Amino acid sequence: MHRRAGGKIPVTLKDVAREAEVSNTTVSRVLTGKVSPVMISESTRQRVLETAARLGYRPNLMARGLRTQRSGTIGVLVADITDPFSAALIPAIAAVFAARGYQFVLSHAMSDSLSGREFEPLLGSWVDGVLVLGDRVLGREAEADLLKHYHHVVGVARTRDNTMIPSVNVDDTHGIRLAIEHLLALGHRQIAFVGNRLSWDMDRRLDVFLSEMAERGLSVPPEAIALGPHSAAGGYAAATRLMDANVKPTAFLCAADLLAVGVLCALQEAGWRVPQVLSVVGFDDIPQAAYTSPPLTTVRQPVAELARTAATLLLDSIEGETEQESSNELRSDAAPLAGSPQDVRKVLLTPTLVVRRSTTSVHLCGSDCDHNVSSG
Amino acid sequence: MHRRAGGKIPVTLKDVAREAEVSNTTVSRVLTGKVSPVMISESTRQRVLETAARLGYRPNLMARGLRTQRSGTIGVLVADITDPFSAALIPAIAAVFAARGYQFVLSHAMSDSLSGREFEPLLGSWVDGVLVLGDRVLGREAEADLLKHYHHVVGVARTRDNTMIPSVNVDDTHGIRLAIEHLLALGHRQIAFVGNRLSWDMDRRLDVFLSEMAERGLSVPPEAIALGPHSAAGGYAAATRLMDANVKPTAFLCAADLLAVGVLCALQEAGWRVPQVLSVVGFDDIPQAAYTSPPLTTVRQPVAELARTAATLLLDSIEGETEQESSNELRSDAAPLAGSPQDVRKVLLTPTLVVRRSTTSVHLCGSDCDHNVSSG
DNA sequence: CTGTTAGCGCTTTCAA
DNA sequence: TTGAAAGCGCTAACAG
Repeated sequence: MHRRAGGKIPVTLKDVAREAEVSNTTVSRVLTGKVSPVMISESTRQRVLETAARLGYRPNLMARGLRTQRSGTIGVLVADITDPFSAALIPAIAAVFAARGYQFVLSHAMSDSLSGREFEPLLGSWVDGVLVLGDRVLGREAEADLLKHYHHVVGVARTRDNTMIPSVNVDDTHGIRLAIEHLLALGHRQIAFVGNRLSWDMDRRLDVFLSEMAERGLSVPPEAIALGPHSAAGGYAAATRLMDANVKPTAFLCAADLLAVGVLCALQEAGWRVPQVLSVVGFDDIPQAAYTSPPLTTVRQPVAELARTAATLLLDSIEGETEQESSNELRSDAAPLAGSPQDVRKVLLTPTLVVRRSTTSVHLCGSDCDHNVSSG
Repeated sequence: MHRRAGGKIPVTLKDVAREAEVSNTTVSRVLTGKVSPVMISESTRQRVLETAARLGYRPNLMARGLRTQRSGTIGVLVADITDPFSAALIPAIAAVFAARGYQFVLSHAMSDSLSGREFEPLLGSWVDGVLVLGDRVLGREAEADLLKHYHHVVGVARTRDNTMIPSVNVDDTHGIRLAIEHLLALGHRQIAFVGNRLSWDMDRRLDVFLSEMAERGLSVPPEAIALGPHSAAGGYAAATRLMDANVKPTAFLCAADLLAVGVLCALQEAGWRVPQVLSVVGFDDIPQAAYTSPPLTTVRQPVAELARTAATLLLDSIEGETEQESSNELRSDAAPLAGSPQDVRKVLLTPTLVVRRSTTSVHLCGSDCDHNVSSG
């Protein structure tokens, strides 16, 4: 008698069949619920169901997968689960997957310099599709590599626009615009930018910021821009640099809340009070953003909707293939991999501005406004 | 010709065999690297290896798993990946798993009221073992249920001492003691406690706090204790209650950094400056703890070591079974499931105190110390 | 409506 | 040192 590695007594489909006095086929048919072509008498159906439950039968997913050529498992690629925004996407994604009978395996990598190879072990040939979370994962070549292996790949929070992966994102342009207009309405004109330094790509939000500012006739000197790694430490360092620089912004616009957390910390340590001396705006609206000191005004990404949309897109794509052998639902062109980035399907969701306490009117800043005296 | 659900052209072992002009058996033997019983000529070995590489062969894990009765996959149960402390464990866990050739599937559940059933879909009969992260997951019955299905289960950050699951934890008693002694050394005598309200269990750290305080002859009135859900919001609410209460603590001890984040926010909104008016100590040392305003003094859990130890324990347990059919390495008694909680193996790691800016000597607090005038 | 049969891709006795 | 063959547990033609 066999003993499964991780379990105890394995009850197989055959056991159920014997006990219920029907064939394996019947049991299989009842349990998979595929009654389309053939019908099953209500009596046997009940008997099978009852027996399976009584025996505590759990289908062996590996056997099923081997047979059906699908695992019911999705690979989720994430650069760093420790990033609150990435983490925030998981529950909603998991919910969609669970509702549709899928599981997921999480492929995690701490390094920012990911070659596709680093994901190999996880993508060991048996996931039905891949969901890629965030920008800081998969460079161009790695991306191409991934697409070579898997038909069904969808990205979320994947801002880069030269990606070949169909993806669902927040509308960065609109988000940055919301932030800028909020600041402008409060009288701010000198706005500094704290952004992410990505490995393969510039920070898209920075581009948007620059062009939106230019469009409004506001110039942004290079010294008013500080880039750093995506972390509170990165934000802290960037803010420190900005405070030392020869610019006197009245507001900081951060490309991510995580950066803003570091910025806030650096500012308060230096004695620059927020928002009295300086206004700070974030981007993402991670859970902690509501509990910084002061609570952060930020551009909210519709996290749950983002996650749901992406997961649904991916699953639809996977299941679509079943019906018509090899549809290319996610690509507008027929030839696989032949399209240029513009041909790749993109979904854009709309962000909103949530105003908390880290921003205020620039006029509130009185005579003690020339805070550069207090800076080193 | 078959077309895999998620992939493109599947290269099978048979393909490699044909191409290399050897039998499947040989290919399998070379690739699995099990050369113990039989030797393989260096020439064929090289040929096989080369062909496999050239063809881009990737073993089908489902087929292999079906045959070997092990999936090489671990189930990781987590109450809420959104919790920074839980998230912080993942990378180290993932590293150990990857290094030993395992993957993991993450089972996520948002609800605090978890029956074991909620994990069923994930644990669909094929994981080699289960790693349980945190306290807020799996009640007693669910735990028993899990142990009924899996031999190999290990918990991390699972403080409850009535658990039947072998687990590796930080030494809470020592941690709380560190915090108390730090506060005491700074002259604090009135210490309030902000804790987690768990579903199945009291907050163990509260118990420790109470007994440690009593041991030092310090009484803690019930009004100086506030419990809430494990979130910044929970901490915020708890602090608000504490500020309104008829007690005048000079320090808050928080059972978790996440709570402390909310506490800090509530305090600063109410104008109670930290640490001038009130000192605050956290527990966990989540990444953000270094970037709160002010940076948080906290009890650091050795996250990486915790994760590594637990993952290693689990994997050793799984692989131990292979050698001697059914060892009960993790239990001190022979009869499966028969032991009482005391029999279950527990590993305790030592926490350290990291002093940042949220605590200060109580004597620094001058005449404006009677902050209760400013409280509603 | 139900059963028989074949086989997914791999590992593993057993025999050569 | 290598190969032939059986079979893990399940599903999907194809018969009946």
